[in-house]
Amino acid sequence: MKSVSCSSCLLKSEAVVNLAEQELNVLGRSCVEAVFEKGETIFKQDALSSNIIYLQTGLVKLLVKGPQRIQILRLKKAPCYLGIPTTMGDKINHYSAVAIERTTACFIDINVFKELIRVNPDFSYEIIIELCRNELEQFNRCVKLVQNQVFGRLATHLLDLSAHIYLSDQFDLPLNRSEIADLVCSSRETVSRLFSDLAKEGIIKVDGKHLEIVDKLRLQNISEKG
Amino acid sequence: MKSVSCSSCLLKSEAVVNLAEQELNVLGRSCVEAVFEKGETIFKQDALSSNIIYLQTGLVKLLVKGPQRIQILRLKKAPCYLGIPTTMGDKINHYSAVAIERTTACFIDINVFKELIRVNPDFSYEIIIELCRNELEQFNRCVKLVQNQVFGRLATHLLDLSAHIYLSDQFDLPLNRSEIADLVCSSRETVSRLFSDLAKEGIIKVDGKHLEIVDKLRLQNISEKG
DNA sequence: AATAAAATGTGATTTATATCACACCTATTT
DNA sequence: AAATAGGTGTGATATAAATCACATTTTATT
Repeated sequence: MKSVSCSSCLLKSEAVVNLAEQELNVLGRSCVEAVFEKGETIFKQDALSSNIIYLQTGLVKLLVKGPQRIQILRLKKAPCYLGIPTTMGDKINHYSAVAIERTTACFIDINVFKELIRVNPDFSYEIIIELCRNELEQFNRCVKLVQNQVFGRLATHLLDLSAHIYLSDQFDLPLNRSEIADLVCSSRETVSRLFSDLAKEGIIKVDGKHLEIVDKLRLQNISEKG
Repeated sequence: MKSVSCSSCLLKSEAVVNLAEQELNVLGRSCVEAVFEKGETIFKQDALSSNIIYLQTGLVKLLVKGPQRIQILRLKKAPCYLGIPTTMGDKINHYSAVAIERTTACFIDINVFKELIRVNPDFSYEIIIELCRNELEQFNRCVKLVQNQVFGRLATHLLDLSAHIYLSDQFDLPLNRSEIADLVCSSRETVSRLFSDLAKEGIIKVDGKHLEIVDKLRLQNISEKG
């Protein structure tokens, strides 16, 4: 971990674009950078939450230990903030964040973050907008989860990976079948079966972790119709 | 609808306690009060969103038309804000708000709301905290929804009505069986059966809309264990 | 008060999907 | 190269809860 100059990295963040030189220096002095390898935990459910994290590069899963099983709430791709709700909303983390590929992250002390909100209205405005969008997305996810069956949910997540994470029709899945089950809220076996079915139908090609979306239109149809 | 003095009502809101006299006057001039009877829509999914609503009194359900059915996202009890995510997060409402008892509400123009955020850091801080708590609550709801079976979800919602809405072990249900099904994401028939079962077990007493929680401990147990 | 309409309770049936069970395959370790 | 462990595919079975079906009750309307 090392202290960093935030003007060189955080300036890429929309929310930080309006911070003055002096504010950035304050941020820089209280900011430490860290690297996480695949599988490493960035912060942990039930631990005290005292930092906001700015993801510079990489991919992260947010997960909760529910009463029955682990559930992946969502994936977060850099650049973005991590842990604003869980750090600002309570003293204790309500979920964990785990890197699913090599990730670099900046830890911002919560008091510094709060001070930034206080002194910079444009910054706090951006944060508010992001929180609002997150809530709308979360509502959407919840509705899909309840009203679509596993087939549709899996299709939705594959399209999401393709369109928003890898920006390609082909990519290597960052999760194993069991984790994909946690993501679509199903069982490992069911996910396995559905992959086979989708492949048999010629909608996708799967070879281990490698996935190719062949018939995007039909996959979109499955995603919408359930 | 009439123009109102916000210092007499909004001051009750934690988030507004720090607004200056002048800011309150700005708010007052652009603020209109309205009364909604049970069943009336306050704002509608897919309509343009241009107001933040401050609920002064009453009870409201937020609902989405999903692909298969209607789903009640959550209940909101006055005093609280309504529609911040859907108004700030997008131009179009992602859900509807419907009064489920007589409700009075103040409509605040979005530009006035944005201006308040800009000029008053304490106000925007309060809003950020509320949004963060909402997101954590929403994650919780989602996890329960997926991992508990209907029995547990129904128990959770009954306890929630008792503890957070009516502050009593006895109350009149503000929703019919079909709406309760929308809330716990189940079917009317299943809710009906579960009410009967809970009553047979002596955990609750039901008479039409009137509900009494008799054995709170067992109900809590059902709520947690699924 | 009579009638229509809506809401509710409960049995029978169906269905999506979890769970169980086991074979196979791929890595890593020895 | 052998051995162990984790990951994966797929059939058989079990189950929670949806759906269908209809009787009954409650509420609204004429």
